[in-house]
Amino acid sequence: MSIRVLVVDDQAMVRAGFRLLLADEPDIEVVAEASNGLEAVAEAARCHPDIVLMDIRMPELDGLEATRRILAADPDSRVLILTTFDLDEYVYRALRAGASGFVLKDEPPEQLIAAVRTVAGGDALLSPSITRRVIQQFTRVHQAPPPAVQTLTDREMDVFRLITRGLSNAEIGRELFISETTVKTHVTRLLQKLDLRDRAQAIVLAYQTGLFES
Amino acid sequence: MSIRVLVVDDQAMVRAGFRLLLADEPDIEVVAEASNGLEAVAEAARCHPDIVLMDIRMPELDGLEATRRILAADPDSRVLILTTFDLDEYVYRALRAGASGFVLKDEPPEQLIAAVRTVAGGDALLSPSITRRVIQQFTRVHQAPPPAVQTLTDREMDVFRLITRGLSNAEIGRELFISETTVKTHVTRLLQKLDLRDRAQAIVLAYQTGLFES
DNA sequence: GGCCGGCTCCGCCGCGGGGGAGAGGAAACA
DNA sequence: TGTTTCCTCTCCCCCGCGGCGGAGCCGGCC
Repeated sequence: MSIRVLVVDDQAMVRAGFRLLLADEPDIEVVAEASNGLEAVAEAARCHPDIVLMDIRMPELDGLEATRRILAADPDSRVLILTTFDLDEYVYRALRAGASGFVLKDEPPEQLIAAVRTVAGGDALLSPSITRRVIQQFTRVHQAPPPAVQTLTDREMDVFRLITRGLSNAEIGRELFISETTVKTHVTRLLQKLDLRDRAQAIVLAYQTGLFES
Repeated sequence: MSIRVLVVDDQAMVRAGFRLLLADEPDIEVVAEASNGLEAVAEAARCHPDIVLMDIRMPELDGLEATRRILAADPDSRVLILTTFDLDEYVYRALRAGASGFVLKDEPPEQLIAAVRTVAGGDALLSPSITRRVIQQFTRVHQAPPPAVQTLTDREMDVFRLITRGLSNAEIGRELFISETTVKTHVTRLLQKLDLRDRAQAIVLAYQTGLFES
């Protein structure tokens, strides 16, 4: 069973290039092409490809919105963004749109082919230069974890977690089946342990250090 | 000028395997080995390798702490984590420690060699299966941006930004050279525009959508 | 000219949040 | 046995915060 691919790009030359590039691979088959986002959505609905190779900058409908629509109609599809530009904003929006990967067109051909197989296998993949910046972004936000957090008791951690959801003390009490005054006690103690002034700073700390994200 | 590599692993067989694997590559040279974190730090200080291939689970000092110390002493080094386990917790801690990549040992050999070259070139790289989860993590946190944010005025955005730093109204006033009552006006208006109850929820929203991160 | 939106400031009020002190019970530990 | 730690709950006080109405100023627009 070969990997069925839909190639989406507004330049016919680029589409022909991919066809040629993928033609030598016995396990990969280009089943359709599209020259803009609207065509891409229609073709995807018609032939249900395993992988969509998607450009971003296109007339009619850009690749990001097309990605959203294709995945909304068929969540099992995988979209691999393949573009010339490695702007951060594109990357983040593409990942939010549900893309499984983001590869630059100037990667060597064997990398592109490997990317198709990787994504078809259910994994994801970013170009190395993009990976670097995503990691930078990640580490800039997720700084050193505050040591004092380790001193919090289980219950204080429960309360802390709900604080970072934006809940009030009363709501936290209902959530944990304890009285509001007890919640306030836990809040007070965790604030002084972490040397924070109020719950707002606690929320900031939690997100800055990525406390409850993994 | 070849890429000078330090191989760190507590199993001699694994080190020998990497030596053998990299021996065929003319542009890569294994200049030293270490069998635990302490040795790794010492060897890195002695021979200043371009790349450190680092295992995580090791006696004496684990690979994460060793990574921190090596990079603290020599920020130009690149550390490529090479491990058998793909636990999320390891990945995040490794990236925080400053690693430039995270590759699983069961990747095909040519991928490992390519990873060394990629990292030596200044880019970063994660195994596809790990990339998939990092992206999941990323998109789970960075959801759709709230449309109502666009309706905020410049001044309200200023106040919003400082709220997400954990500042009180009085502090925001001093920061922006306006009175606290004016700050309160802006806060009230932005809360009702975003349909939020209090500043805590505003902070949560900002971080969930990555408003002030890029 | 009049109108409107944005920014600035004021007062008042009520509530929730944070600081402080205290106390009882349960479990773990010496 | 007593001690410690944690969780639970109470009461008091105060202040920061958010909701309300009101107002003046400015710049742009019709």
